Amino acid sequence: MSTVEQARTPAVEDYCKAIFTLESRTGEPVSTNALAERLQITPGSVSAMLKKLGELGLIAHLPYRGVQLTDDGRRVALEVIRHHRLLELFLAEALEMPWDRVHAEAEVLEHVISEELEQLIAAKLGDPTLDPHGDPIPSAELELRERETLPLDSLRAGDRGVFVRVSDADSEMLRYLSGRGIAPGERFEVRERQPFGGPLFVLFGEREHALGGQLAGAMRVEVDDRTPPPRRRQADPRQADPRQADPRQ
Amino acid sequence: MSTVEQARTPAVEDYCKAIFTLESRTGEPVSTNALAERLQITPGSVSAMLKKLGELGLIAHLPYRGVQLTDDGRRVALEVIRHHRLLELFLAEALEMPWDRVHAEAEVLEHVISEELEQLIAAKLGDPTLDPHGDPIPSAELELRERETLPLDSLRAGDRGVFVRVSDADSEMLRYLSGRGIAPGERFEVRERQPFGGPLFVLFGEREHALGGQLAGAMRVEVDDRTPPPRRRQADPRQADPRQADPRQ
DNA sequence: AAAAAAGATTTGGCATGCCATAAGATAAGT
DNA sequence: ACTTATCTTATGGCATGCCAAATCTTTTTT
Repeated sequence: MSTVEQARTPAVEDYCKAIFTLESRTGEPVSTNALAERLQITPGSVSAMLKKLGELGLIAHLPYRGVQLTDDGRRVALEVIRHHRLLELFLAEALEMPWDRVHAEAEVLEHVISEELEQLIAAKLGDPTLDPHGDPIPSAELELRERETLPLDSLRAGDRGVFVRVSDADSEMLRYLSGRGIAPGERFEVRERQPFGGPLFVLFGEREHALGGQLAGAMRVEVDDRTPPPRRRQADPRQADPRQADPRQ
Repeated sequence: MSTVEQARTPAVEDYCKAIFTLESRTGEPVSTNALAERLQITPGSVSAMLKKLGELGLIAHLPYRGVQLTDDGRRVALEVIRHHRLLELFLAEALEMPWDRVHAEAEVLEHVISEELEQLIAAKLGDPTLDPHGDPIPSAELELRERETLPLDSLRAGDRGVFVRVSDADSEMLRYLSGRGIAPGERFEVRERQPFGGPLFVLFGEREHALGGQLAGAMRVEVDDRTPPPRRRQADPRQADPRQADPRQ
């Protein structure tokens, strides 16, 4: 509804997507600076663009206070995210494009594929619900199944899963993690856990990392089904922390 | 070579492609107006753009006399055409997108796929040489093998041959043809030809079709050697219309 | 708490790409 | 030469970005 359809430029879609992501990370309105940082453009440019998005009815903007998506804006974001994740999966599955490159390609394609192509891809893949990084794909009706994530430091030796995100958008941590080749979307296995709040030794790919302190608390992970592993062990009691998951692009 | 790489915007690519097509239709330099007509923009805008393309070294422009592609310009055109035709084939084969819609989708995608994706698609398809409309796909080294084709409406009763391709730009025609099961690559025989520019009656497989008007002009065919057919009959005098085949995007 | 400093945000001026329209320039045919 | 068709130039608009200056908000200092 509304007259938003005509102004769906790639830039507009990128803003909506970025706002959606940042918003659902914190639950708070998104600041101009945070957006600028994420989109890698200057705050001044963001400010100008926000004014336009406001006029288009995609966001509610309280000057100096941050922005929130309207329903229309959220719809735009989810459509683009659906495109993105379907494309990632398609490129990986149908064309065997290496994992680490599907993102960049999808980043461009997401803005230009037609509705029809989206549907053909979804059908080809059997209406999948997860992209190759394990992120959920919004349904055709734009419903997004949130993932239940746990802090890494709540796990124990033997647990496996997917590293989903770092909870508070702490760019220090993100830099630190990516500096050692750990990125959201990657699978891991907890090898060992030191007692008394010590670090966990976690296997990511080939390498084992010692992760502890705030870092291990901030890293959100999705754990594989806690069915008793081969070497028999107690089924775990129900886990706490039903906090919101954060969907990523 | 040269510093053209950075300015490869979609518009620039579209101009090169259009100039290439028009140039190889006539062999003559391409006029501003012809370009404007084809690209559906005003001559004034074309004129401005040509100046820029000239500065980029993609065309040689004699004001008031038309433009011709440089080697660099031709390379740009062929790369885009390769993208376009690979995409058309891929969409049709891998995703079963209907014939008449692959063109519009490829028209956008051709400008944004990476070199890597191009290669993956080509590999997936087994380095094909023809797109679903029967148009030749430039090789990775950008060599384009032209076929000598004639418009269907230049034939006469008794002629046989292969329906090679039809312009992919007119989805009306494509829908019509695929609706009656006529596709590039199929053999045919002209049964009868009505005088005064009337339709031709052409046998495709079991069925005879009446084809005339613009349709018969847009359908390009490769005619069997004009040796006297089995039931003896005069060998035909040399055919007129040595017109160039027209490669389209 | 008032003042000052620091940080975040917005504004204004400017650039680029690409298109449009309108007006002037050129070429070609008679 | 005069008309017509074609082409170019001039100017303007929209989208999107940049930078620098102005302004608002928050934090720190006194």
